[in-house]
Amino acid sequence: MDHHALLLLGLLKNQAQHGYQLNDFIEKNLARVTNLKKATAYALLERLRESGLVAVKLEQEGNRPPRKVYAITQSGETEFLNLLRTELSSAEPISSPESTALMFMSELEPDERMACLNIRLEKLNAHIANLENIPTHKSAVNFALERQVVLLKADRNWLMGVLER
Amino acid sequence: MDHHALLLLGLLKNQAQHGYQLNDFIEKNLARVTNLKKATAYALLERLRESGLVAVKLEQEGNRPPRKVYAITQSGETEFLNLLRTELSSAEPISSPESTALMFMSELEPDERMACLNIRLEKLNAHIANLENIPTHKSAVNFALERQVVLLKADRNWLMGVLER
DNA sequence: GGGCGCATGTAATGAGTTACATGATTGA
DNA sequence: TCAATCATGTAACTCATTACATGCGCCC
Repeated sequence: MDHHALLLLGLLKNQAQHGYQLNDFIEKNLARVTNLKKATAYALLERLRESGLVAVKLEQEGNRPPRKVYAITQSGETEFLNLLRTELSSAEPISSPESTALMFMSELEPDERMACLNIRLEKLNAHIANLENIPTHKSAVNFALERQVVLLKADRNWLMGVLER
Repeated sequence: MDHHALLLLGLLKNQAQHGYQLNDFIEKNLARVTNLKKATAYALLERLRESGLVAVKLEQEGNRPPRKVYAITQSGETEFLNLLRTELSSAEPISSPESTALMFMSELEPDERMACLNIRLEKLNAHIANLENIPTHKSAVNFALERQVVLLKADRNWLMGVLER
């Protein structure tokens, strides 16, 4: 949850926004860097408000659905920096889920195993190509994307090595 | 959850066991490859039983607490193979959580940013050293560990590159 | 007799997901 | 007029986590 809070606070720090706007931005620009879903974001915004990290103002244009415009508060800014520091300084062991399957690889017949791993390889390559096709982005997102590519490539190269054994 | 089920089914496929035994094995040998916790494992075993993927037999030695010995069923074996195939063939984009912070790096003062990233670097190195110190393991776990190391190193190298900018 | 190991869980809580609900406006 | 977009969410559900409960056996 922390990284989700960090994301919302970070976006709100640059500019006060309403939920739809945030979700829209995330979906269109950050889909590859986060997996925060809409319902989750709405709920989280509400929780952030309860904790006093953001403040809401209602806005209405004509007869359109009213907007809840969220702005970061003073304590929100502080919390943002704290979260940022801890997350930047942290290094969690990466991605157990995918690794679990690797432990049991040998339970499949060699040819089937190869087939699965080849599919995996294709997907990795597709992901990489996909990320590299994005025209270099606004600088902020770039680091995250860059890291993604680096990790995906390392994964792919390792996988290719495994396939040769 | 799928990878947790895969893990338990995989372990039970090799040998029928009771919950304590599974948890013990996981804690002692697989802590670095999975993050399945005890309470979760017990609950999951129960769910697997409800779905008919495993069967339970009660055992009692003397006056000691009775054991629920879980054995994989026929449909459990099938499900295991299905899960294994899908997970082996899958390639999810890696680890968004940590990447989120990277997007907002620039919100910190340069020296503080460097400090955080250096802490991160130390932790990565510690993780790597830790994994490499393990005497080469039973072959099954090895692939998972190997991949971990590869990814951690890629992450570290990338981070070192970033630190130079 | 006191603590550790064995062996099971439950309870409370919280985060996240998918699918659905609502209702107005705008553009083809 | 019909679909998409704007804008909010709720409901039902699943998974996971932490902390705690229970009670016997074994060894020092």
